[in-house]
Amino acid sequence: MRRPLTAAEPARHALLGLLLAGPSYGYDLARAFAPGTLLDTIMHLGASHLYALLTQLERDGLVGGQRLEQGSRPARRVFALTDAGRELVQHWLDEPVERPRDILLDFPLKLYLAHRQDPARSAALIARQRALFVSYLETLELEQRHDVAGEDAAFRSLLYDGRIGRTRSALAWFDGCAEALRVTSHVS
Amino acid sequence: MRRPLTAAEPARHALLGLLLAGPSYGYDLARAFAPGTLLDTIMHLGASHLYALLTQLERDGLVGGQRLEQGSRPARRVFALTDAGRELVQHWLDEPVERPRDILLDFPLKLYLAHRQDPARSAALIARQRALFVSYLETLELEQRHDVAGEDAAFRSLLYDGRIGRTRSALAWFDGCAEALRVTSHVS
DNA sequence: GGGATCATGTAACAGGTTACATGATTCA
DNA sequence: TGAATCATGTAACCTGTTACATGATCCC
Repeated sequence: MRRPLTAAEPARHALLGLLLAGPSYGYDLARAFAPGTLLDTIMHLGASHLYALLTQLERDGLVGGQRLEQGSRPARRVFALTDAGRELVQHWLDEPVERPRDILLDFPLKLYLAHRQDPARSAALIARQRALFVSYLETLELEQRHDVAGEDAAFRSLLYDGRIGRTRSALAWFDGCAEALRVTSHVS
Repeated sequence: MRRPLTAAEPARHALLGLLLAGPSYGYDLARAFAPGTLLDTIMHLGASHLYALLTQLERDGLVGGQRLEQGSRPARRVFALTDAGRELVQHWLDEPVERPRDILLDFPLKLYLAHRQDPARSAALIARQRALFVSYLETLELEQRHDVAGEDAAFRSLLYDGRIGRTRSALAWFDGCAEALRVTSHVS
């Protein structure tokens, strides 16, 4: 899997994350993205797109599909995580996001799916994410101090202010998340 | 111009914005995105991509290209804003971004290019952006209060906390921008 | 009978991005 | 001579995304 160019990459991870709860099929997975659901508020994913992504995941050996004939109803294609897929998604769930921009989409996704699987997992994710951003904050503040001269110095400093403010805001939010998810032991 | 699917849309706007300073050509515009420059810190844009975008802009009637033969050096293709292009970019510069995520890329770009053209323009942009986010903040707080029941209520509330925190952080940053750019009447 | 639900797929479009191609000039 | 600068371009690749197609069943 390459760099996340658009929302399709988070979507793939989300599908793998949902499959952690057990094998499932397209139509059922689509329910998790129905209008009004939590996943839909995080990211939209249309049914046809979802099927296309499932096909990709199978092609990449991350899920295994199996046709399940049902007498009356149309046949289902039930997908289950392969070992590779499980390993990948577990690793993804435990890894904090590097780029602050991914706090908007990837991180909430991880947090939700991690917590769904095991509250302890989400707590660990928050802790790691927090640590990463603390060190990122230090880097930013250092860079800002070392970048006072040259072209567009005032503007550069402003950009740093923005990044620093966002990082601080994220850190405060992480603390809120940690507390809220500690109290509520289950999400739903 | 459609929805910004990736970074190419901001890049197009950036090119138009640079052309506000007068006609220019690919190689020269590429200098503005050279490693270490301010634009490069906001967004990367490779030379070949830049040429492709210029071709698009010409096709769309936003810039007019004119071949300028130079005796010794290779010929330049000098681009100038058309009326449509100028109108579009002026409008873009004056319009605040709607989605908070665009504070990362689009807004700094607008701010820089607006200030480059006229400090008063950037001040007006900040004021409008601020007003928009103040009302967005109110909406968020209202929605959060009205969305206390149902599935995943705790998690939903957390997501709101994040958005609210980011919005507050952005508002504080806007104030800093306004002040910094008021004092420094020129960017460079 | 007819709308909602169940269930899946794919062909085609659209757009971003880059690897690579070209070739002259300047200057150390 | 050979590296850096000047200057442009495009064909191909890759990927995301969606419009549309199909058809059975359930239940009012």
